[in-house]
Amino acid sequence: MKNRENIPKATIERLPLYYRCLDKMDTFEDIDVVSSKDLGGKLDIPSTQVRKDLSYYGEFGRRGVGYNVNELKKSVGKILGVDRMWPAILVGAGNLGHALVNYKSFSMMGFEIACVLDNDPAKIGNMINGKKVQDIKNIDKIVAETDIKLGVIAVPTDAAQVVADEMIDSGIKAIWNFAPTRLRVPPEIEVKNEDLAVGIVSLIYHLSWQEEMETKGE
Amino acid sequence: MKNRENIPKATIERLPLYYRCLDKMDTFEDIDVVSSKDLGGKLDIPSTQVRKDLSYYGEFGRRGVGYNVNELKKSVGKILGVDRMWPAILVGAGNLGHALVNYKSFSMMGFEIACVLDNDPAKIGNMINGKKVQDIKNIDKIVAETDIKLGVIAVPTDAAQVVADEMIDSGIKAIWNFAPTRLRVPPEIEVKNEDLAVGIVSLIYHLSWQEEMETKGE
DNA sequence: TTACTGTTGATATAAATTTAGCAAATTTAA
DNA sequence: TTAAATTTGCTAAATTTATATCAACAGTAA
Ligand SMILES: NC(=O)c1ccc[n+]([C@@H]2O[C@H](COP(=O)([O-])OP(=O)(O)OC[C@H]3O[C@@H](n4cnc5c(N)ncnc54)[C@H](O)[C@@H]3O)[C@@H](O)[C@H]2O)c1
Ligand SMILES: NC(=O)c1ccc[n+]([C@@H]2O[C@H](COP(=O)([O-])OP(=O)(O)OC[C@H]3O[C@@H](n4cnc5c(N)ncnc54)[C@H](O)[C@@H]3O)[C@@H](O)[C@H]2O)c1
Repeated sequence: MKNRENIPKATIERLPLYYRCLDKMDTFEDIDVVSSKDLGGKLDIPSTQVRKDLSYYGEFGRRGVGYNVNELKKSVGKILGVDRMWPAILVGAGNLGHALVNYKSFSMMGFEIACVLDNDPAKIGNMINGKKVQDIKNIDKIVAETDIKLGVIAVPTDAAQVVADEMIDSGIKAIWNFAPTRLRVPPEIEVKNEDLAVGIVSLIYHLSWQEEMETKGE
Repeated sequence: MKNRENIPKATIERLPLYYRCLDKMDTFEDIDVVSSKDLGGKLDIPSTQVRKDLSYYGEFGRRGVGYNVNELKKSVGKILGVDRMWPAILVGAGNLGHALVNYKSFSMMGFEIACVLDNDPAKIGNMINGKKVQDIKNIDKIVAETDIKLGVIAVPTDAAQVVADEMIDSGIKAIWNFAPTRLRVPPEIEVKNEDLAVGIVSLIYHLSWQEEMETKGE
């Protein structure tokens, strides 16, 4: 395996796609062997890219044959760390928080929201998907007791930095942030910003341009 | 302006960040002029990158001075197409659908969910954020009458392709897809996949590696 | 005026990422 | 056995994207 540091970020973001696809083939489609061409075909990724991505981590295929689906799934799962469950705390039992907590398919990716926290007395004590919403004041105790490393921020933008600080103080090591703001965190804390507006705006950008072209053409 | 085709995808995804930041400065912070260094600083983007991104579309700053916040905001808004509202239909009034429909801040990015559709009789007729959930059967009529171009897919994976086909048949031109699957669409249809699992798995990947390193170190 | 600091935008350079090409390995079929 | 067809994984090339450099310009203060 190459030095883990200089593996392209884009490669790491394609691995979960391979993983999900392999799981589907393995579990539901009864496919034993797959070529890089077929796997890439399902995901609109060139076969050369698939092979290159995998080659950063080792040799998983057999020349002239392809990849064993079940084996490759396990290998990729191990590379990603999804061969075990990673419990998380989620802060912000609002609209988005509810959706995330109720979502079943995360478990397939090794992710599980184990605790839900909020600061609104009207929400504390409520049940969401079998979990009782707890007071954010207890975050230190909760994180210490459960040894959870992952935090999800689903609070309004204004509260995101405060919540991030509380998470880090409590011992959280990695943050999945849905608030549209950059968090200031120490360098050892990993942050992934899930900025949904970027997605829709890039669609609007193309649509808007398309429409402008059409207008010109007339 | 350069040929719009060969502007980096990454640039287009940074523009919404600039836009939101400029809007905040303009509306709430009463800042008139900003340098690429300051703007980049707020977003963890190098000033050279900010200037390069903007330079694809023209000259917006004054040497020795910086950028007029309000002017640049308007220019970037126009580039992105968010200087007008883009109404959308959303299909799938479930957990995620609810969150998206209730989310207020999309409007600032020119995005608005105008209609909500579902195929579950138990959901049709319900109100979400002042909008009545409509029967997916009426999609053709709805899209034709409203001339909506944007569709949001928030249905289970299994139903995503069917819904995409229905959208395209009805006249939808661009699809924001939350289902974790690749949609097969004609080339003229724009699709943006919002695959949340990728985000959390890339966090797990880092966390998992970190933990492995620590274990080794002991 | 003049020197000094700060800033843009263009061009040049460097780095990262993707794509192509091909030898080696494997299977299939003649 | 041998030839043809596949398919991997390595290396090299091409492409894309990011970063550095610097002349031109603008403001400020001596
Ligand atoms: N809803 C969406 O579809 C959507 C889309 C994109 C981004 N987001 C972002 O996700 C975040 C949450 O959005 P939402 O729509 O769920 O908001 P929401 O208002 O529905 O929920 C926010 C929750 O956070 C809680 N909260 C506020 N301050 C807190 C604090 N200091 N400590 C603990 N809990 C606190 C509130 O009590 C509330 O329950 C926001 O940052 C939003 O910008 C949401
Ligand atoms: N909830 C989350 O946090 C989350 C996270 C990541 C991805 N997703 C994805 O988003 C999608 C929606 O997730 P969810 O949790 O809201 O699911 P959900 O089950 O809560 O809601 C799905 C809705 O779609 C409707 N529906 C099903 N088939 C339909 C059809 N053919 N036409 C019209 N409506 C139909 C259902 O009636 C239901 O209201 C899924 O693809 C899921 O994988 C959700």
